[in-house]
Amino acid sequence: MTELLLLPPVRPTQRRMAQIVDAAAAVFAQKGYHGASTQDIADQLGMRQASLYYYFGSKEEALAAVCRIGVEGYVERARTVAASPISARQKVSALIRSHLSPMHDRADYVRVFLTQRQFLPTTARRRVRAAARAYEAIIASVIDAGVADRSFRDDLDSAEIALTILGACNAATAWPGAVAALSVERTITVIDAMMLRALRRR
Amino acid sequence: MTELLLLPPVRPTQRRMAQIVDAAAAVFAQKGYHGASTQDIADQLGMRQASLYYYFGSKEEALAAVCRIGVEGYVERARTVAASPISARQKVSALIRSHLSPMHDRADYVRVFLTQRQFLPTTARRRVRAAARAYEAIIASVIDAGVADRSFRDDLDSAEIALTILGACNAATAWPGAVAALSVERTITVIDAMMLRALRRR
DNA sequence: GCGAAATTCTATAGAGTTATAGAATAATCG
DNA sequence: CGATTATTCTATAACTCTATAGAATTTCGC
Repeated sequence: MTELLLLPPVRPTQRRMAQIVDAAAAVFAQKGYHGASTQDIADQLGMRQASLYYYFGSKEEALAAVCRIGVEGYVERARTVAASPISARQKVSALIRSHLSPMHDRADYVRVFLTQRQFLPTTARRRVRAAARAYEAIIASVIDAGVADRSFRDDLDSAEIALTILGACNAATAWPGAVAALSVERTITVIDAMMLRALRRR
Repeated sequence: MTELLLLPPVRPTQRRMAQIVDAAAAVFAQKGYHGASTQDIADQLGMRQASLYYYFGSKEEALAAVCRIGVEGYVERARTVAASPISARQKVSALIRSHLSPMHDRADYVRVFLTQRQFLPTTARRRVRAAARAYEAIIASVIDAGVADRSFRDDLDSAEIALTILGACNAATAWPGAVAALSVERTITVIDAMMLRALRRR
């Protein structure tokens, strides 16, 4: 029981930190990393620009925090899907859903990750790139398995197919109104329907 | 004959201007509009920062010039394709090719247009958005025609299909090495193959 | 309530950026 | 060649931005 007192579910500090990162995500999503000033973030929170530095050592750190949340879980979920005992077709559907679902509640984070990660400091950027490659490889492996069991066409490169599916999904994150939960479901439906058919043998 | 003397094919000023805009396109593509300084552009050209203002009244004007080149021709080419006497399937192929071809020789311009146009001043941004809507509408109309003549599936919204195809194409502009002419041809082949099948009736 | 810790504030240093003014140089044309 | 025009340069004003220092205030356990 002591643990509950030593580690309450959500400490005030963490909650405030979450609000700060939330504001940073919103501002970075709207104006881009370089187009946004720390003043913009402070305005969103109703606090002074310098006070932000109680939470972050630098603006870059704030970007890193937003990107970390924006990307977390993707590789793990993709691995889980790839390892699950379902058909290749069902895996592709699950991957598309898993990729687009975070748009429900983390749209700004995901958008910032997708469009601003290039401005992360070098080491973070390299780590991110490695994760992206791994993610694409997992998807390509699912395609390969579907080709092997004759579920999918075999006339295209699986890596390029993976990039095309991801590209269509990522582009959808910029669609107007893609934030609303219903729109996300609709987006998943459309992309799923198109991509599954795109993969069919003729 | 006098016209040839009054309007020589390429005046020196225009050639230099083209070099300046070229440098701006390269720098904006690399660092983003807000992440790039006029000093960066000048460095690329081996000239002084202030000298750029002989060609542009402001940094925003340079962005507008780059975006103008990045977007020019798209709507016209799409209209031409839509109006040509070929099948709906062939029109989709032609639209994909027409959309991705500029990556051969204008990759930086296209990339800047796609990712930085949000930073254009208000009026230019509105004009651009209207053009984008018109472009999407042309593509949707080609899809609709294909649905009407039973070439394409009819269970999805044509506007959403159009956005998905465009999204896949635009995402491909960021693929590594998409600049090289051969890669562009390859990209066109893959996306064309996938989208045509995605549109099939089952 | 009181003392300690957490949080926010004021003020500002210091660096970088856009844009202007006017001088200097290079190109062009009769 | 000499004058006119085109182009680039130096120098700098004015502004914005990040980040730090230290004081003031709020929160919280006891």
